[in-house]
Amino acid sequence: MPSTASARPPGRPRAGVNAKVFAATLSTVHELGYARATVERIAAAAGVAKSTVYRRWPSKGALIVDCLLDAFGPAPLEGADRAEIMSSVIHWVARTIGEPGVGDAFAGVFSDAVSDPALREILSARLQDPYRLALQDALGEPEHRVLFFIDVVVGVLLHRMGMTGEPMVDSDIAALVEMVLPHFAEGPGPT
Amino acid sequence: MPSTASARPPGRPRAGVNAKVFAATLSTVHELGYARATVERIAAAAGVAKSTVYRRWPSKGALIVDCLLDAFGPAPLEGADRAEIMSSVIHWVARTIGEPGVGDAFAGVFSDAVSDPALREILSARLQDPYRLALQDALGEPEHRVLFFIDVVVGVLLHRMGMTGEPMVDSDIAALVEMVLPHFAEGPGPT
DNA sequence: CAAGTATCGAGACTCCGAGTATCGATACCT
DNA sequence: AGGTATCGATACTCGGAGTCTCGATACTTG
Repeated sequence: MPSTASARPPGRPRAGVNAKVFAATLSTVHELGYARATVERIAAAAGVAKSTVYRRWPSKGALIVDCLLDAFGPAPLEGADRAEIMSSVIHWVARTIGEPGVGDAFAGVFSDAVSDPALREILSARLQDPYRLALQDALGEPEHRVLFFIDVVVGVLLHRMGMTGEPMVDSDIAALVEMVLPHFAEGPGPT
Repeated sequence: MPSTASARPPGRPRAGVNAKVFAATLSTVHELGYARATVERIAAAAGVAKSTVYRRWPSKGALIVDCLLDAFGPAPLEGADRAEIMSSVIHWVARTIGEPGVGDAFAGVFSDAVSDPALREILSARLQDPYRLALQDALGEPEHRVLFFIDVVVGVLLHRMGMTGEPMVDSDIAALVEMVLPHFAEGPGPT
């Protein structure tokens, strides 16, 4: 088994349920949209019972967040300079959001978080904070600048996805890079 | 409760229902959040019956869109040059989204639209298109560039609102203006 | 003033999804 | 083989979106 099996209590172990549920979540969201992707349908697509899903995640939102975390994986932070890092991060986020189901799931859970403080906390702590901290370290930028960077990149991509139902095209992603990089260039930038 | 019989427009039984419902929508969303702001609660806050709301708007999403349209009003497009127009538009959107209830309502209906093509059509046609056309005319930019501008401005502001629950602070709005304006400056810009 | 009419208010109703609870079945570890 | 925790199935509560009916009301017109 390639995964690190830490302390495993006796009893029936967890078969590869999480991976199956993640895949089923994305495909169901992709086929039916976020609202019609009910937990019951996701569970059925994964071949597990709804109660199994709720045993592993406290809410639909938490499931989606973990699913997104799995879909994004580690951020690509290896670059020659800050511009290269930022560019590769933007392309990575755009590419991942463009994968089937990811954009819908992201926009959906993001909207749910608007009126659900508990979900907002999950979203912020489990999804945004790890990438934010890694970016602060890689770019040497203060927290508020990195938060602004994330607002710009993710906000633009999600708005396009939400308004049109389609991921952003390459030419607009290029425009996004060309707009963002000068603003974050080193030197006499704004505080 | 006292039946406040104030100004009555001509026609059959038409009271100033729309305005009362719009105000009740924003205050209810502001107090309870988007998800808890049910149509029943909004109607109660407006002093009307739920059936009255559904007689005037086909869905909760359509009500929110009309409410946002009322909250934003006409775009401020009178400026000396393109930079001034874009700057005033950005500040106007930021200021309006920062008004109580508007940001929550916007982010909420936006998220609903992700998985509801009919609502997405309403949102795009009734809210985005009029402003987009006015901006194309005022800025002399092609459609895809104005759509990108809207994606940037609205996407960033909504992402901040959704992630933090608070509107964007003035210093970050200033940073947004400083990032966007050079990209749309006239001259040897990208196609 | 009276009649006509369209909207309003109240509330019951259906539909559906989130999340909970129960219990027998099962698959893994020791 | 046996112990044990998870799994599957299923029934359940709760709440909101949207529909429908009907009596009440308020406005317009003769």
